[in-house]
Order: sequence, then structure tokens, then C-alpha cells
Amino acid sequence: MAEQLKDLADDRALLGRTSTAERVSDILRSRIAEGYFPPGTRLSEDSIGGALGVSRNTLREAFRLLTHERLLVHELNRGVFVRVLTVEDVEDIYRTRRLVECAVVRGLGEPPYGLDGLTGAVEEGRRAAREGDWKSVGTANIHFHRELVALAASERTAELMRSVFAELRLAFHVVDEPQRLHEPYIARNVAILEALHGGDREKAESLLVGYLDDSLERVVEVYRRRVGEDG
Amino acid sequence: MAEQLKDLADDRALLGRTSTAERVSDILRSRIAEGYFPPGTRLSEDSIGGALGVSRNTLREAFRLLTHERLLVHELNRGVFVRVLTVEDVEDIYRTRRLVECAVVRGLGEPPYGLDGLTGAVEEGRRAAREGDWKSVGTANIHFHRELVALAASERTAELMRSVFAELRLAFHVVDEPQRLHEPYIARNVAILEALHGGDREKAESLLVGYLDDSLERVVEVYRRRVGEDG
DNA sequence: ATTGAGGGATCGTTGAACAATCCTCTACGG
DNA sequence: CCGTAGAGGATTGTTCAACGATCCCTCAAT
Repeated sequence: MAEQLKDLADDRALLGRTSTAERVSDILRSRIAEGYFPPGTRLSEDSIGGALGVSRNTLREAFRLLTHERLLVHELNRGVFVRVLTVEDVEDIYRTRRLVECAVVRGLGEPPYGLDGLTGAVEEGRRAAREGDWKSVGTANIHFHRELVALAASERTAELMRSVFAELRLAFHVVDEPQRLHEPYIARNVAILEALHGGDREKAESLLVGYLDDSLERVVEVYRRRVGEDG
Repeated sequence: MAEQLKDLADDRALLGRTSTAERVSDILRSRIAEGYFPPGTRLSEDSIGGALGVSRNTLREAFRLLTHERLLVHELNRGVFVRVLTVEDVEDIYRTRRLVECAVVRGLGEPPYGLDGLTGAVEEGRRAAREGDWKSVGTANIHFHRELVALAASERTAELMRSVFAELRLAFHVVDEPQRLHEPYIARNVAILEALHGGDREKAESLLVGYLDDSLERVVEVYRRRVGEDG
């Protein structure tokens, strides 16, 4: 009986999910992630509300959720727009990643660690690479680092980084050279994972620093060129 | 001329700041921070909306903003309540603080650092202590650590910690022994500041770790007793 | 080329309405 | 006396329509 009650408690999160606004925000979030709404797009209350068949109030609540995740920006009396990251934003994202991810690795106790999540993310990336699905490789790389942060076992830290990684995806989408951007990092994730398996935190951290510095450099380089085209 | 335009651009942020929902949330946020609405208080739509002279829709938007900041919790069909932190919440807050604040100190480059903000916060705490205003001492301590995080010069990191510190204040309100809770840490902040002045990052970090561990222990101890009373 | 006025579109906010849910109080039966 | 069931009131959840405010675009005038 106690077990059944526990199972029910686990399902409770799913039940509470019945809010219309949350479902709408789920839809919009994946649309944005897949590039259906490119950065800079204005999301009109009228047209989207009409298309989805929800009231303006509900839609605005969904917008608010996504604004808080930094996927949308709100301009008073002008509406909401899909966020356009500046180069400074990208640099700040990597600054935050370096700060937090390195701190997580450094703060790990003695091995063994729970590395199942990381292993799964690596496998996900390898599979996507075999199929030449480079966008999914990028997603898998993000999953790897999300799992890395999860090792800190801190709800708040995990949530901050979830939002940071969502922003990063915006940058990836602008860049539009997925293979060049994501392929090199599969091997580096593996190296980090192996260092952790061996309990060598220092090595893992230095690999991580190198990873992030290289990745930032590459993203910014392509990003700057890309932004230069438009402006 | 170019300089004047730049100054104007800086003021732009102030101009765009007018939305009734945001202003309402600003009011409620400071009321919560000062303890006018203690944790556990239910915020009725009718009474607050009436008192502030805003419509229910607008008020609910303000509630949502604060719910996203974790200052309020929303219970379906029951309304919103000022958040009551659990012991686990407090532990996670300190876990996050330790991770981030230590990483900030460790990630500092070579001295000198911009320590004006920290110095100002220390002075603020000393002044409040002289006047026996222990709640303000707690606020000053939070300011000190906010300034510490600001040394990382990362907008995202600063924003995460701003929210974490706001949550922490909720715990302080429950504890209600401000002198015992805040006084000992004035001297420890000074010690950290001096270590940073001397460029000794390692010492500053170890002082910080000791500070956070002690503070957590003390808050949790009193907090557990306090929660036990009510339940 | 710059300025200013007008019009259309969109957002911000309000008020009302109705359904759903919760809380309290009462009455009933054991 | 205690526990339970139910009625009623109060509060929230959700949607809709309306009006004012703001922004953007166009076009004419200087």
C-alpha cells in the first residue's frame, strides 16, 4: 500500500501539468528550438492565439513562461520576440558554463560517481553522428553537459543551467553549420567521461576548460560572421 | 555628441520600465522581503487587488512573476502563498551558494580587484550593527555576497544568485533571531575582504567555505526547531 | 532630408461572467 | 460524543469583449 501511494505521488507532477498555458509554452518552445520561429521573429498575440485556439490571457501566460526562460524578449507595447543573442550574450553563457561546470567537477566527492546519465548522453551523440544527424549531435552534447551539472545534485543549479543551455541552443541555430560545430566535441566528451570514471577530477576539469574555450571561440567566430551578414 | 548619445542609451532602460503588473510585483516583492507578508501568508486576489486598485488579471500576472522567482507558491484553486522554505530548500540554497561563490573567488584573475562594492557592503553592515538593526545587518550580509558574485562580471550568474538570495531572505524571516544569525558574520566578511585585498584567493575561498558551512548549520538548526513548533 | 499629423494595428488593462473547486457550517446517524 | 455527508458561500480558473494607450507606417508640408 505504501508503495502504491508513492507511485501516485510520482504521477502527481504529470497531473498538475494540465495547465493550458504550459502546454502552449511547450509547443512554442519546441517550435523555437527546431527553428520554426527563427530569432527575431515577433510572436503576435492575435495570430498565434487564433491559430492555437487559446485566449489572449492564456497565451500571454505562455509567453511569460518563455520570457522567463530567456527564449523570448518582451518589449512594452510591442509584443514578444524570439530572442536574438548578441556576441556578448554568447560570451556570458560560456562564462557561466565555465564557472558552474568546473565548480561541479571540482566539488565532486570521492568516486565512484553516478555516471549513467553522462554515458547515456555520449551514446546518444554517437548514434546521431552515425546517422549524420548533426543537429541531434548538438542536442546530445547539451544533454551531456546537463547531466554533468546534475552531478552536483542541486535543484537550483540544475535549473539555472537548463535555462543557459536553452539559450545556447538559440546560438547554435543561428550558426547553421552543425557538423563543424558539434562533431569535434563527441570525442572530448568521451575523454571527460573517462577521466571521471578514473576518478581524476583535475584532468576532467582541465579537459572541460579546454573544451569550453575552444567551443566558445568557434561559436563566436562563426556567429560574428553570421551577424555581420544581417546587419 | 557621441558620448551624449551613449549616456542617453544608458537611460533607456529606465524609460521602458512601466507595466502595471511589474510595478505591482515590485511592491509585493519588497513587502515580502521586509517581512510584511511573512512566509505562509495567503495573498488573496480580492483583498490585494482591491487595496492596490488593480484588476484581478493584472494582479494574477504580478503573482506569476513572483511565482517564477520562487517567492510565491501557487496552489491550484487555493491561491498563492508566500513561500515556506523546507530544510531541503535551505540546504540546496547553500549548496548553490558554495558552488557559485567559491567558483567566483577561484576564477578571479590577478589583483587588484574592484572591491568597492564589497567595501561598501561591509560598511553598511557595521553601521547597522552599531544601531542594533540586526535585520539590516542580514541585508548587508546578503549585499556583501551579491557584490562578491558581481566580481565574476557575468550577468547570468548574478541573476541566478539574486534569486537565490531573495529566497534566503525568506528563511531569515522564519528564523527570527536576527542578532544571533547575522552578527557573527560581519567580522568574517571583513576577513574575506582583507584576503581579497591581499590577493590571497585561496585564503578567501577557505574562509568562504567555513563561513557558508557555519551559516548553513546555524540556520538549519534554528529552522528545524522553528518548523517543529508549527507542525 | 527632416518634421509632423493621421490612420491602422497591436498591446495593456479592466470588468464581467460562468464553471470548478475549496472551505465552513450544519444536520444526521452511530 | 464522534464521525460523516451534504448544502451553501467564498474563492479561484478561464474566457471574452471592450476601451484606451502606444507604436509603426505612410504621406504631405516645410
